[in-house]
Amino acid sequence: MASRLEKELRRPRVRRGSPAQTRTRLVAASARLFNRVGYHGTDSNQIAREAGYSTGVFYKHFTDKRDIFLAAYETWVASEWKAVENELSSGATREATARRLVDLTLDFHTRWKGLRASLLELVFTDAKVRRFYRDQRRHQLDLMAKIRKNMGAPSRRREQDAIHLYTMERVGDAIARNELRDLRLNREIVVAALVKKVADLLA
Amino acid sequence: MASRLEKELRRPRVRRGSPAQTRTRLVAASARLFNRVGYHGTDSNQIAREAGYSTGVFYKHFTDKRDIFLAAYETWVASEWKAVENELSSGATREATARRLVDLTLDFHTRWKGLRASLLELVFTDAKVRRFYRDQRRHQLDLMAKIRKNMGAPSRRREQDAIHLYTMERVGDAIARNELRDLRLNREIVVAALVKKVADLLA
Amino acid sequence: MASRLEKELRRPRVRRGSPAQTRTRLVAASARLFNRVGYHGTDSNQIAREAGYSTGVFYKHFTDKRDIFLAAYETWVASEWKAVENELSSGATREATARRLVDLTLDFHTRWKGLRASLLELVFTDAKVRRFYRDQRRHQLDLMAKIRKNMGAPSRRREQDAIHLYTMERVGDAIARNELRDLRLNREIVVAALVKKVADLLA
Amino acid sequence: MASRLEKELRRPRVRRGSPAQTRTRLVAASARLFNRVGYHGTDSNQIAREAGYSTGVFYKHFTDKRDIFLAAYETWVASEWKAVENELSSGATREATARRLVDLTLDFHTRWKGLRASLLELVFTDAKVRRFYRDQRRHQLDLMAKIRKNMGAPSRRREQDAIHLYTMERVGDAIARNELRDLRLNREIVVAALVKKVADLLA
DNA sequence: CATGAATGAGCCTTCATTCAT
DNA sequence: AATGAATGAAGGCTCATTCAT
Repeated sequence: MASRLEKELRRPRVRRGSPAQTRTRLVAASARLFNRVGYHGTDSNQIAREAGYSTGVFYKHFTDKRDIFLAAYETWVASEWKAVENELSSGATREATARRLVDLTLDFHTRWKGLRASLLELVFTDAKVRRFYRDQRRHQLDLMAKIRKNMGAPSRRREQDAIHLYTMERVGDAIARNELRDLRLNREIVVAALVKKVADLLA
Repeated sequence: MASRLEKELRRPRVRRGSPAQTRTRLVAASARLFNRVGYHGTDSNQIAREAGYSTGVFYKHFTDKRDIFLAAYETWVASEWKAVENELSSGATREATARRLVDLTLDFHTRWKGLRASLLELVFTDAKVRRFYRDQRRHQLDLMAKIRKNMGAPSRRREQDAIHLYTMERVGDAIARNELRDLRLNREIVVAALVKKVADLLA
Repeated sequence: MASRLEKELRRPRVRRGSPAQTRTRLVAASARLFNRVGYHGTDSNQIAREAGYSTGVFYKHFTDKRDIFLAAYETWVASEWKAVENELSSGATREATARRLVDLTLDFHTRWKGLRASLLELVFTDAKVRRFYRDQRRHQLDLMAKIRKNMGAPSRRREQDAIHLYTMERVGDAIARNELRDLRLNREIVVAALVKKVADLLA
Repeated sequence: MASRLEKELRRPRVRRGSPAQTRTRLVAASARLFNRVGYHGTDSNQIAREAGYSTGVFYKHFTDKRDIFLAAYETWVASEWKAVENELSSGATREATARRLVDLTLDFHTRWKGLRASLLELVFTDAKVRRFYRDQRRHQLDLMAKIRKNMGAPSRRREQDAIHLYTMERVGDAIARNELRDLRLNREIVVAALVKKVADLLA
């Protein structure tokens, strides 16, 4: 029957550094927590503690929970973009690139499935998150057009690209959440189909 | 110690009825609220109030919010199944049926976009919701196989069907949430693509 | 995850009879419940149900929970008095009578230990219960004086009698609650001491 | 959205201090309230308020009401032990010591009669409180044996000691609750009888 | 800057009590 | 007289947020 206080005192603190470091640590901690227990399952005191700071620090860097969520989302997305760009500039064959892009997508969806689940609800609930999310998608579509151009592939309707992205996204989530396994579907077959879709796009 | 005036202003106790009616009203009210403000945006007191009852009734019929959410989800899904089955037994042409099925899907996704947004997060957060959701999907896959059989179409891999469903679902959400409009994409083109996909499935 | 409603519907109802019977059944049911889970652990709906009636009946017979508690207490005490009087008019020897009186006391304390526990708190909390309790004690002291007179024993100070009663009561509770066993004390020795005290009183 | 005025009227946040101080204040406040209105007559919000804090603090220090009750009981009992030990080591005559011990007991029972009333019910209702209570009694019995040994008095059966303690306790409660006065009994006579009992014990 | 004790609005839940049928 | 659905005040508890140190 340990009191709240006792529980809180247990975890030791580590810290110190520039404000930027503090902020970075907070964002990383929040991403971890959101991803593990969801947006509504995380509280701001926890975030600070998980980052190795005390309660108050949180509000020195963020106005509220939504704010840090957005920051975490931004960080996550930026790292995904970077990985995708690295891959595209690697000069591999179309097949290999398609395979790598699918792998990257699945990897991200798996790693951040909790954050994604929260995101999907927040996009509905919160206008600011919605705007952010939409801008994100726009960049994605722009990038796809650019990629195709760079690879000398014929241009396509943006609508087709959108459907493609939605499919990738939803199937990526399904795989990340083990939905396929639960439905006794063969993951390899699904992944192969995705790779084929991507390769066709680059053709 | 409410004054006489206060007592008279109180909603009169008219709403008498069977427990089943009450339960139904509560479920309907919760569906409306979840859909409007999301799962985390409502509470059991509001739900009772929205249904025209006082606080206490809620717990006479449900153990908690999750419980009524599942009931609302179940009701929603059941009505969707029914609509789909009605459509399929209508004996229309393949093209017309495909069109109607897409319309139905979009209609449901639009009508219940809030409930769906909450669902997506709860599927991550809550094991019971997850189970329910998965069973749902299984039924969908079974139904698809059956439909194709009835229509004399060649059987396909279940994996292909799953990808199809995921695409329909995600694009349906996108349309329901006005994502296409925000991205300045042409809705008609996207819908036409979906109809074609469904028609191909029935071929 | 059975809802409240389901739980309540489970238990079938039995009833009908004169108002007096209804009242008696309610009192008996409340005594059972108070004794089992304490005053604060019992709710009025439960009492009616335990008696085989519906919720509303309760307030047709009693103004509130305190009211029925007093009725239950009264009934219990009346039956105890009756048993004591029966014993005293049996014409047994002093030793045998003492033994029987102690047995009676222990029996009552054991049978009603839950009701007694609640009583002790209510005597503090509730003025009406307190008054009832005090009157009770007065009767006890009067009876003791009368008994001694009937048995030709010398009269004693009422203060001595009071101390005696308090001792009997507290030790009776201790035995009823298994405190002696928990303290690894020998119950027989304690009971013998009580018998001796009573016998001395009758001498 | 509290107005400026409301904010200014709010109790200023002065009460800063160590968690230990806060805890101590909460325990003291709860003891006061339990004693005044009984365990079931208070709630955690009131306790915090009485201690000069807001709602939330309570749960930072205690898991629930039972938890703080136990803490209050513990504190009370500890102070009683200390007083008794002080008295015993004072080297007064047997008569004087007996008198002082009875005074102490009556004083404690009077000061804490509300807490005691709640305790008696909780001992029935709550297993943890029961355990605590029993351990308490064991210590009492051990102490009595030790005292007698120290004073060179002949050893007695633990059962006799238990009966003695029960008598002291119950009569102490009766005096604290003014039961004697209500029964028109002479308090002095009763107290004298208790003193005699204690003195006999030390002989 | 960081700390962490304190705040209090607000949701969750129960239960004594009422009243239309 | 009995029924039982409905009521709503009152606690229980959490957590985003503030602020004195």
